[in-house]
Amino acid sequence: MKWSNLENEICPIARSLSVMGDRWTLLIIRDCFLGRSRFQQFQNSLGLTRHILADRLKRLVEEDILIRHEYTRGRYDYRLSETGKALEPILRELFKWGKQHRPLRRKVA
Amino acid sequence: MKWSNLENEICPIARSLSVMGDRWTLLIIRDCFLGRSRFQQFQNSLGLTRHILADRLKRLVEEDILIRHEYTRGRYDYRLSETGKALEPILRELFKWGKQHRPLRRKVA
DNA sequence: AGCTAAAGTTCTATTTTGAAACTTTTAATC
DNA sequence: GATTAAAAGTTTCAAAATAGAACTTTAGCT
Repeated sequence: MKWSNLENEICPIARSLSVMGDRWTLLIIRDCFLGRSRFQQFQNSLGLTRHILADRLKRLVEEDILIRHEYTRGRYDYRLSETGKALEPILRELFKWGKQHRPLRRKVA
Repeated sequence: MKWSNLENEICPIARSLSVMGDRWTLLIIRDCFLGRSRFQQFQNSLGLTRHILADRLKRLVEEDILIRHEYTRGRYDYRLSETGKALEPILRELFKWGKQHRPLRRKVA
């Protein structure tokens, strides 16, 4: 099965993951919650390629999770919609689990 | 940047996603919560290729999220560890969001 | 001994992702 | 007013991940 067309699965978890079950989408959304909104900011923060970033932003707008907004003539940034803001509890639980079960091990010397 | 080595990020969300930020892992874990534990069960349920399934199960065992368990001589199945069970709230929130914001639209004739 | 079922492996083709250079538009500077 | 810089993308090509299907191995059943 292709990962696509999970969007029509009966299970709501599968439908959620059809939107954000890839390697970057949730990190982009996290950045939005941290106040980032511009292409460059995402790129600097995440270090993913412009190629993929552009693709993910487009999808997120199509999915009505981000809203493309002209912050100055001809330049656009991306802001969370209400649907996007509703993702906060998911990020909160990912945060909790990571903090508790994947503690950051500092490099020793 | 490669998606790998997210595991050493300062942000706990990134560290969580370094484990489960791919296309199938969370669905496999969902299946575990639904009582599935065997290779065939996952494969039938999810329809992903055996190749990838084997790889993901191996990783989940290495990550101590699943435990490989010999259910009969020479046959192994996979069960949630405590760390794995701690993922439940994440799935719960994914469920809620999907149910509310990605309603299942039935095909009209 | 031969058959079936289950858990994987291996192989090749296709799709997705990564890296880096290029384009376009707007504003700022000389 | 031409020149430069900054930001948001595109394009191109190489590398890596995923899909699909056939193959292997082990154990139990007849």
